[in-house]
Amino acid sequence: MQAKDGSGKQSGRTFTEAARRAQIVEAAIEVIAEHGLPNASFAKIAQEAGLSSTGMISYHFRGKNDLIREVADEIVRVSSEFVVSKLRREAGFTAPLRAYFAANLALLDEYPTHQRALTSIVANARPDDPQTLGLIEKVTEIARSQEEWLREGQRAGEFRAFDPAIMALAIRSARDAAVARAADDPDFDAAACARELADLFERATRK
Amino acid sequence: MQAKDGSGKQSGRTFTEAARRAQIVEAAIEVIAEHGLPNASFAKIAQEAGLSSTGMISYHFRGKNDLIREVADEIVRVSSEFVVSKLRREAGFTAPLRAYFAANLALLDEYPTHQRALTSIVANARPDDPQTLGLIEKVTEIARSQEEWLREGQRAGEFRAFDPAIMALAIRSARDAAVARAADDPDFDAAACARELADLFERATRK
Amino acid sequence: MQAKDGSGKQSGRTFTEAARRAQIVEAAIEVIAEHGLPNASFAKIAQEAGLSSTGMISYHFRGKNDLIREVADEIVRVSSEFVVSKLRREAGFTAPLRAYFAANLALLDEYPTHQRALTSIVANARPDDPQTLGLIEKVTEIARSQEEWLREGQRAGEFRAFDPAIMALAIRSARDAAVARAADDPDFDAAACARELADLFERATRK
Amino acid sequence: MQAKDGSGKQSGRTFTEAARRAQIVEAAIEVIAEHGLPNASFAKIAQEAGLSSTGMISYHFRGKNDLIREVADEIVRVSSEFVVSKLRREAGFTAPLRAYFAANLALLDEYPTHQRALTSIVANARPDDPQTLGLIEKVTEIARSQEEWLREGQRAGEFRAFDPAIMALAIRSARDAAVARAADDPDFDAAACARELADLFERATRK
DNA sequence: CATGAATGAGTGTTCATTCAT
DNA sequence: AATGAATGAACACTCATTCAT
Repeated sequence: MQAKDGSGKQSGRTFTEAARRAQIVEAAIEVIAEHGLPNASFAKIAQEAGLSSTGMISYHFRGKNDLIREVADEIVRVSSEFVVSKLRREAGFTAPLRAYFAANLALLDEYPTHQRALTSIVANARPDDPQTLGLIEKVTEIARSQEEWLREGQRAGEFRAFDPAIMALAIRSARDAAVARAADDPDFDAAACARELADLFERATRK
Repeated sequence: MQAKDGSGKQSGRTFTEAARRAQIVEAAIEVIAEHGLPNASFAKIAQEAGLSSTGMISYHFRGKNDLIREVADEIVRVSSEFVVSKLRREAGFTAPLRAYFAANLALLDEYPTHQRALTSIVANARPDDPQTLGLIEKVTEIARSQEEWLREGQRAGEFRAFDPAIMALAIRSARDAAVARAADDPDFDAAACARELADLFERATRK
Repeated sequence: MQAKDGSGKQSGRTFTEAARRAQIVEAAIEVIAEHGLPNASFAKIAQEAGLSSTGMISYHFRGKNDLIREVADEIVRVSSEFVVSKLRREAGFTAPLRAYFAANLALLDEYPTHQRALTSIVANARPDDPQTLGLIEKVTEIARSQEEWLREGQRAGEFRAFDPAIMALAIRSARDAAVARAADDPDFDAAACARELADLFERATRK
Repeated sequence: MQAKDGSGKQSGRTFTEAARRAQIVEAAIEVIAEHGLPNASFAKIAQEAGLSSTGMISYHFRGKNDLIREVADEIVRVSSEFVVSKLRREAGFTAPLRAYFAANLALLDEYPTHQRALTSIVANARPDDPQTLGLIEKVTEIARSQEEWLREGQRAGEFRAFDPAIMALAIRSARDAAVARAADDPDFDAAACARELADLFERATRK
């Protein structure tokens, strides 16, 4: 029984091991997006991944918790990578806000199933569950950085005086709802929605 | 055996039957709020309700779908009753918005577990599931009435020109996020949050 | 707790009690014919009988065994009554044989579901089951009388020397198979079949 | 997970898998013969097979339907193999008829419980059940070949003019009844019975 | 006489996980 | 590094039966 930390770091793993894990994670994302986390059994994931037995999954992951944590990490990683790369180009305080919504709704074109999967994972994360902690930490870290950016805008005299925590909450929840809506409804005009939300929060934040 | 329509009408039910059903629904709400819908087994619900066997639940409800539909109906019923009674007193377009957030966050004092349970139910509702339809209909109906109210404000010259659907989406998602946060964090100042959100959307909607 | 012998005799029963029992037995026959004995639950029977609870059935019958014994008795009673009344008119040894098949296949016009129900009961009767004994006795009694009639024909010089037990077995099994077939297939020509079987066994028995 | 077609082909099965399946099928035959199909629960079958849990059966078979179909296939396979091997040696039209009864009653010495199990399975097969279709097809196919053989005998001038379908029905039902009787009654002289039935149908068919 | 609420064992099936090979 | 067989608990649900009213 070798040490598998399950921390997401790839220390001490061979190449094929890493490849198998990635393959399983990818399959898990598809299955969770389609069936929801509670119905995403090892059986379905193994089938999706083209594996012959569920034992394979247990072999590569310490348990189901380990797997879905990895799944959440992966989704957060690629998503924030995508969004951050778009935001980096924007300066000031108005442009980044517009870019935030645009980038998040553009995400769906790049990774159509990732957001649905993440939504199901977050919705079913029990707060007392130790495995959830990692995910919560990541989310609150993002929240904190958003709050900090809002505070900066207030100090710079661009934003009015509001509670940054609440404003960040509203911004994030609008993003989540819009993304969920866009993922479910193919006729939904995501780009227009992004512009509307940008207008909305521009007015809500400005002096 | 007898006609159990599960539609909320109490036709053909004895008093004790109705009482047992209510007792089971109440227990189910607690369990769903604590463990999440997917982990809310008949066993846990029966234990919470002080019943000796899971068969009792099957005896009073046609199936699990029937039970959780009843649970969702009950939560929506008492919640909207509470909120609507508060909103009815408010006139104009600014006051109702403030009252909306205030009432929704005050809900948690009245029914602390209901919102968490409902959140888990809607999060795990599969769109293809026929039983889900009723719940979806109710939610979209509420959404439509919110949109209509926003449109009215625009016609009255109180609100600026925005997409009412997107604005309603943002308002609802902010409400949901705030309620979820308040339900999880006992230190969260719900009343202050309600005021902040009201300010936020007042600015976002006004001309 | 009054004494209910369940022996089929109606001693000590009130009129309404007897009527209820008859109603339940009738409903049970329908349900058994449609769903088969193993799927004929008290719930289905109560529904068919228009009763509000399964408790009613348990109240009137000591148990499921008691009920299905009564059912079997009733079917055997009306069936043999019908057949015997037809056979009584026939004299000699050839005519009764013809009449036997004709009467048994005509049974289906009178009681379309009875035979299917009885078939399912007999097929699922466990030989060790004490309740089965009564049914077995009745069947063997019929078998014995058939054998005796065949033997008489042999003594009278009308029939060749065969084993009456085997011949009776063949006659009864042909009847059962033909009846089962006729019950399942509405296009089956029962009258023609009766004639064919009469021809068959006339040749098989004659000197 | 892997392809388990349940069609009798052994594609993609390991040796041990095939062995376990066979073991379970064998146990199921015993249990069905003893308790009847409706009472042949996975629990009883697992116990008979010496397995620790009913989950094992579900692991090797897609469901109960799959298992009992395999059981029926197995019984039909070994039985018809046995009978056909005996019939192949016989020429003409009289000898095969005698051999048919002899072989079928000799079956019981080889496979004492198989016939009882099969009887219970066909007796409880619901005609609308899709899984039943395979069994029905097999039986009707056998029936058709028997009819064809009878027709051939008529064309050859060996048999009189009778309805081959009815004659085949009578032959099969006599066989079934005799086999059932022999299986239940250890004192029953099966060989003598076979000779009697052969005499009977020789007379019934000849010109 | 009759009811309906309650019981508890039993149903087939799915689940994540383990382990010898 | 990987496999597939095995495990046992959990799942929703049905059953015949009991009993107080």
